[in-house]
Amino acid sequence: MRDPLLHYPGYVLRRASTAAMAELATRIVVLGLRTTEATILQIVAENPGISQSALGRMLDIQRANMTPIAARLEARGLMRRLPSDGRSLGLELTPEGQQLAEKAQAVVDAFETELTNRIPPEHRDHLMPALLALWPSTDG
Amino acid sequence: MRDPLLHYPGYVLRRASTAAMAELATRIVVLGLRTTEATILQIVAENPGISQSALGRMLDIQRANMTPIAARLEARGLMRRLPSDGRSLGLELTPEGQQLAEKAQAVVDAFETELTNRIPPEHRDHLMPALLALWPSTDG
DNA sequence: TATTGTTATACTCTATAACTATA
DNA sequence: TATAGTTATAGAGTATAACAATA
Repeated sequence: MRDPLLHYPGYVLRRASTAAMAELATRIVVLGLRTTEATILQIVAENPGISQSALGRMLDIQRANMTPIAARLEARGLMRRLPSDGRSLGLELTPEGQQLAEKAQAVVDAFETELTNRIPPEHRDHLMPALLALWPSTDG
Repeated sequence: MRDPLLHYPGYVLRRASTAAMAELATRIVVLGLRTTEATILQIVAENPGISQSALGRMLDIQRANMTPIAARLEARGLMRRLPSDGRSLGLELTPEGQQLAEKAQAVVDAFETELTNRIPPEHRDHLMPALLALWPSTDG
């Protein structure tokens, strides 16, 4: 059975990404969160007051798709959406959101450390700069 | 605006993967193909007679989701599904499928070369082994 | 005029269960 | 018993268009 795609970096990139995300998802779902939600909690924790659209821009999630996600986190009592600008909503975590964000942070940290350790030492430090070169939107 | 995720290899892996796949998709759609379809054409070209489920196993696509994809390629006259085993369907490309597979191959080759060239030379050769270490299903 | 948030909608991808027929 | 293919279905994720309110 020949796999002609095994030598394509783009293909292997996708497979590695899918596998990693699936694994993280199973670890984060025990906290009642999806990976995207965990990501949002982390970013809002670090950037209290950030607007929904600014958050969406960071994560490449469009305004229209951001709305139900943010509304769900608010409905669960994890996040508040406070009118800041008149048209903008500033996001901040509730105490419960802060607590959950910290738990998610611990899970993600552990996972990322494991991921890194799976890479043979001689290649380890090269992964991040290589990936960043393939991710165009790293101007911010 | 602080992005606390920028130092997570898993996160950057996902962003790089998404960006690369989106770019490839725009190049391959002009052939009337999705990336997965192009992938299938390439694999069937290299492995004529491969069964639907074996193909699905290679690509991590479940049997149930493989059915409509293969049926669509057959309906477009790109692929044939021949009963081989009694319960299995052996896949092979039609001449038109072969032709399109070659065009797709050229697009993918060019894209993958460009991808590789975007990586700074000192990191370039490390990407593939690092990614393979993160992709568990590389036993075949 | 441009931006923010919202609603509605559609399409893709993925996951599961249940069924048949074959090995 | 296990495998191959199918059907139906549901859940995510993503994309676009249109609208009201505000800058």
